[in-house]
Amino acid sequence: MPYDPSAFPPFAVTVDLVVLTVRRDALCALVVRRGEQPFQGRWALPGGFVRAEEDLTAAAARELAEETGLCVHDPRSPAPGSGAHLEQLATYGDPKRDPRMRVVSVAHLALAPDLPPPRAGGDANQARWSPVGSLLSQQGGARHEDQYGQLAFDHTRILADGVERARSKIEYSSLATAFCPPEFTVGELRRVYEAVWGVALDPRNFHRKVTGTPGFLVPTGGTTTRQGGRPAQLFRAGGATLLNPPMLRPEV
Amino acid sequence: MPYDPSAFPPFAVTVDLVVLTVRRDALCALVVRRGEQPFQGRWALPGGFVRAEEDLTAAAARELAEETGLCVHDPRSPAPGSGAHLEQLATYGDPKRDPRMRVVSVAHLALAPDLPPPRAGGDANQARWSPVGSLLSQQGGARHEDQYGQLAFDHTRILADGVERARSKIEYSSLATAFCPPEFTVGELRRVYEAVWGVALDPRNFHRKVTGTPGFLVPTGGTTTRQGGRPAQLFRAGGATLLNPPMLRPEV
DNA sequence: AGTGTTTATCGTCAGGGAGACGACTATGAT
DNA sequence: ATCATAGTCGTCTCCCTGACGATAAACACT
Repeated sequence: MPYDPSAFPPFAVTVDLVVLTVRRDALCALVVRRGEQPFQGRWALPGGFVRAEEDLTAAAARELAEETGLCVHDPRSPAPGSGAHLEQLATYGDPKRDPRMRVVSVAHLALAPDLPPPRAGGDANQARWSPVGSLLSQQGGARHEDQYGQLAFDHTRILADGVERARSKIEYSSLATAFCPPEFTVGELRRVYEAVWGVALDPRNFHRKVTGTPGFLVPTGGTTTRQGGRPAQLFRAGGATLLNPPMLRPEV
Repeated sequence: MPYDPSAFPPFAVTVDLVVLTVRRDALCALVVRRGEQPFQGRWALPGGFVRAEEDLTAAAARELAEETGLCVHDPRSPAPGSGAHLEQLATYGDPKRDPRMRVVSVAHLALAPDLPPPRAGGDANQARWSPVGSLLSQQGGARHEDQYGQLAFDHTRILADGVERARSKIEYSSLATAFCPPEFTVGELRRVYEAVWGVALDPRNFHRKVTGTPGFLVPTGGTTTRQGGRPAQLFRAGGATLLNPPMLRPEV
């Protein structure tokens, strides 16, 4: 059945990525330097157009692989490799968000373990990890020598939404393990929570909570001293994806 | 600055609405009968194209008003009127989800108090409230005289996502009050939770929880016996939007 | 070798919230 | 008058959490 294409206005659809990791005890996001107008030279979230026959999730996974080399964790398999967690975040479609044309951006959130410095890919001529604290506290205008002001477009808002999603989701799910290497210690997992939430947690109570929740962590039998101090047990993420009762985020 | 429109494929962008209410102790969704191909005669979620210069949220609010006459609650004012809660749900963009063309649908979730039977609006020739249980349990094909099989497009999936969002969100927010009239009793609020979750809650513990959470409920001074039995205090929703600690949903 | 530092792990204790449930109250219906 | 219905207040116990003491096992010094 034919359909009148003039019955609806055409849109461009993109995916933008909020890729988060924990580096040196700080929550960091992947940003790329824009090589073209508008916002040329400014930092932005990685992203790109969705292709004509491509699913939204597939487009996000493709962009993620182009920018970081990461594959996406298949939720159905306990893939131990260097996979990342990927989920849809929200969609941003203000008519004026891109001065060139009407663009609707389907933002996705990706959580990755600490990675080597990113390689530039796609149309970005530069890419790096930046602490979300400095990205979100930009009041406008460059304030440090190494900064380039606020993110392009509405990406500050998108990043803030992604960070908030990550902060709340590790409360009641096992998602924090997505920031960890395949095998990790309780202390390393605790430092993830501390970096994402920006608070200090009691090591003893944290240990009791995570080891006492059935299915959350499974011991691999090995130990490590890579954090110094007494050897710590190594764990892998267990099958449980929901944390009940949740991990409680301390007040402010 | 000119931009090459051939650099990206054109998409149609729509908003679809999951409008939920509680009627006769059952969680119900608004569905409309399709008047044209494809899926002519089947039930579907209300929705429509986003206009050329229209924000996504504005488009959703416009569709909601067209289908139900409801205005959207402004989160900044404790509007006592017949407002509804509206929030973005998720975006669905499978290349094959609409056989006519490439359509990306930004689904929104609306929660409304019980309403008179809906009036038909827009291009829908019929509209009604259906219990979500029967809408989601359709295995394909009509099973009751009054049913018309599964929802059109991927709307069953969208509805399921919306219901799940509502179920989890009333745990930790005051959103359940969006299902209630401006003034309501503790028992009426409890029946909302029971309908949305499909469980029975202890009236005494529920009463202690909601009245003991500061800022959740504010007494209006009036009482009512519209539910029978002893007169019950009337409340309005308080300023608190987050419920901490959350209301606990009983196991299964 | 000994001492200090760091991190991991186990234990104890008090307080708060939730589930289970008894008791009482105030309406309308029969 | 009696009953059914719904609302409201209390009590008791259990479990989880937060606070924090104590011990264990590594490494870095001297």
